[in-house]
Amino acid sequence: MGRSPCCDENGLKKGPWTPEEDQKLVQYVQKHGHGSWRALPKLAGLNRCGKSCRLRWTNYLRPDIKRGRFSPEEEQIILNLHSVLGNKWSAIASHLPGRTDNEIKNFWNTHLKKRLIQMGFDPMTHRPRTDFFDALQQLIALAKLGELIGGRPLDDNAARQQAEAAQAAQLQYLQQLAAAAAMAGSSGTHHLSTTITGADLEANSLLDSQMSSLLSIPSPTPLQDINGQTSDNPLLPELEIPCSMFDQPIRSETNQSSNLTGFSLGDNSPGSPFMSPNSPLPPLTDVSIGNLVGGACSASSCGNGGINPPSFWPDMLFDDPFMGDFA
DNA sequence: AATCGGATCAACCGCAATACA
DNA sequence: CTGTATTGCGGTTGATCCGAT
Repeated sequence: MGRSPCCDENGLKKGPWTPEEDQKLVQYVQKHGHGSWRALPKLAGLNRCGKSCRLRWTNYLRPDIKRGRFSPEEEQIILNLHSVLGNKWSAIASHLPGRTDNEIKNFWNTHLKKRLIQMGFDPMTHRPRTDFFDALQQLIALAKLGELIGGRPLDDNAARQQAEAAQAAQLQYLQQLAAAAAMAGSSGTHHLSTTITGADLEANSLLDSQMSSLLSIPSPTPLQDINGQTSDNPLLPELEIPCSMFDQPIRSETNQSSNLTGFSLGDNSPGSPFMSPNSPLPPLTDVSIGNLVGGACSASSCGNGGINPPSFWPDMLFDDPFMGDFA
């Protein structure tokens, strides 16, 4: 297999394209098409390599390029497809008319990936992160922060807000740990002490000890639960994991390369990655992220205390850094 | 006003797949 | 069948922007 010559050779220009270069490229392609990218630069009067021209055309100058922000629907599709296809950007792009693989890749790396990480999900597997020690270290740091702030007078508004933020963060980490552990175990409602079964006994005991110390931290201010009621210890009831996160089948590794052929934008048939999260039917039959937070079961059948998964999935992901309706 | 640091995104690099002689 | 040319793809880089200090 040969390698295409590097652009550096023969003093070919690199870097950002000028409007004049763009114009030359557009005019040439519109007139002659792009039969051979290698020959094109010379014919078009461009001091660029063919590779650079092709990239410029496909990622920027093509007439059917859709520019601007990604819509929530597009974001949803990217998330769903990525959970099935992984970093197959061109495959993902082929399902989003007008979007390039480069654009989607950038959007993923700068926005969606960060959001998933922030929520405690592994951006590659779309499952809750199971790196317990990392989470544990942050948990301990937060616990210390909580203790520090908790001791300060509450008439200090800033301190109060910080304490609430720390408390919410503690809650989030506990939920993530519990969720991750429950995912690794069986289905249903779990208490945290069952989490790391079979994984690491040391981690388990460490976690339990940290749990104990965390739960003993006095709450600076009562938090409201999901029904709007205040709780003396808001952490405890929230450790119950809603069934919507576990009752649906999780995508097996063998489904990683699901063939998407046959699905098209707006396809709401079972299995389609384009299925709306608000659909009354299970939105993503083989997509783990949809199962985790998309809410395949209704609020009434979940028995989760009123959480309504079908509607909170996009909100939770895009708006609320502290697990949305859970906190 | 100057500086800094994070976010964004266009563009490049290198590898792999495919086409073709 | 083999070697070369070309194209496609995913990872990474670096210039630029912008808000915070």
